[in-house]
Amino acid sequence: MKPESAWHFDGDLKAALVATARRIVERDGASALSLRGVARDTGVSAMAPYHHFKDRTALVAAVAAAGFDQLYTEKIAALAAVGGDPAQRLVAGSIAYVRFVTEHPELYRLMKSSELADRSAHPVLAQAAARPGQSLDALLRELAAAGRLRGTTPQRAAQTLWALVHGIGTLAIDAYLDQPETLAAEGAAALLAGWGAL
Amino acid sequence: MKPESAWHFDGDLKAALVATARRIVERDGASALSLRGVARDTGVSAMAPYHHFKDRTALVAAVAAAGFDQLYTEKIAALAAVGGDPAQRLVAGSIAYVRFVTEHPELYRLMKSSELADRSAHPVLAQAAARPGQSLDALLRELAAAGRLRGTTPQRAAQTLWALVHGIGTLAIDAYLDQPETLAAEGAAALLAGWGAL
DNA sequence: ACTGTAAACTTTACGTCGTATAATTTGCGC
DNA sequence: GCGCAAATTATACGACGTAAAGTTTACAGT
Repeated sequence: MKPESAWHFDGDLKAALVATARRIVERDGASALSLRGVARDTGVSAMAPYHHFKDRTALVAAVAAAGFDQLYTEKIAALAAVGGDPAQRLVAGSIAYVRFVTEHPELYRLMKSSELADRSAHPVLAQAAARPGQSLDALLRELAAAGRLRGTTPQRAAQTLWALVHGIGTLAIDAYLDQPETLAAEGAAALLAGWGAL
Repeated sequence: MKPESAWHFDGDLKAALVATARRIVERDGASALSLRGVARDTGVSAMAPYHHFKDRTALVAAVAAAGFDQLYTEKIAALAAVGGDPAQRLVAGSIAYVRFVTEHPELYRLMKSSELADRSAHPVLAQAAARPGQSLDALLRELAAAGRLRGTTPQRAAQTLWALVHGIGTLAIDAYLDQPETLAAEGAAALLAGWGAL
């Protein structure tokens, strides 16, 4: 007979719970996510998740961290697919960001959920959430070094661009916008033009 | 003795419930808002609110509508305090928008809450929520008519500006930004510059 | 091989929530 | 006065988060 544990779910209940949770979130939204429901769908007792997640929020944080990882990966892929000009790369990154949001609306909502506001309580999440912004910073420093950023700083420009794509994404989720990706491309270009980078 | 009803709460239980709900939201966040809690704090039975609100979401929608009304009022006041140049007014409106968000973070979160996504179910809310955007549209049409909007349309420019201030506001709520109002002013100016309006 | 211990998991229990349903109370037109 | 409709309360149910305690299993030390 198999030497493996009889209680270790597939050897990794924690990962299975996160996967189930993500499926529920993407299908029915974050408000439909309950610890008991996740446990039920994973085929385990209602209290089992508490051995891997201190409370409901910890599970939410794990799902969110996975989302940030995927967002980062997709953003990097989009940057790699475009030429070396920083401004061009910034536009491509903006499109990729908005695309991720519109393709995973409920997941993104959860990633920015207010119950995760206390990021110090979830170090793994904090790290995963910071990564997407770092590539932004690097590109804007590059622009500034080339003398193509007038009237602002790389830090402030990065925050502005981030706010723009975040705003477009969240408004698009709620169906306030049409063609959000085009809007992101044009908006990023307009900002860059305003800063003299185009 | 007073001829007034003995059960009509101050003659207007509905308004009292909304006021209580708003107080709870601004103090403890939307997640702390429960129908039972509102009823308790208003000094009425747990089921009383159901005679004025079909369900919890209807109460949330009423609070949100009040928030949009206030946002609109404050935005109009800010526009009135500045000169007649449309671009200047757009910057002032952007600052006022972000200021409202940072001054009422939990209220704004509730106003954009996903449970209100079905705006067709709450006509009053839909109308209140649309008003702030209308002044934006008018100003951008004014700019376009003066030939000061290149490379975009008034509609798309309005959506972009809205997304920017919405993004700055929501990121500021979660403490991702410093000096959000300055960021809004500079960001709006950069966009307008990119469109050739400055 | 036996046993103690710690971790994984289950059972049970409590209080809160939203809300459906059924009384009950009150104001008002007749 | 009386009856009806609206306002409010009472009661009940299932789902939730989570605390506490019990049970099962793996494994290290002997």
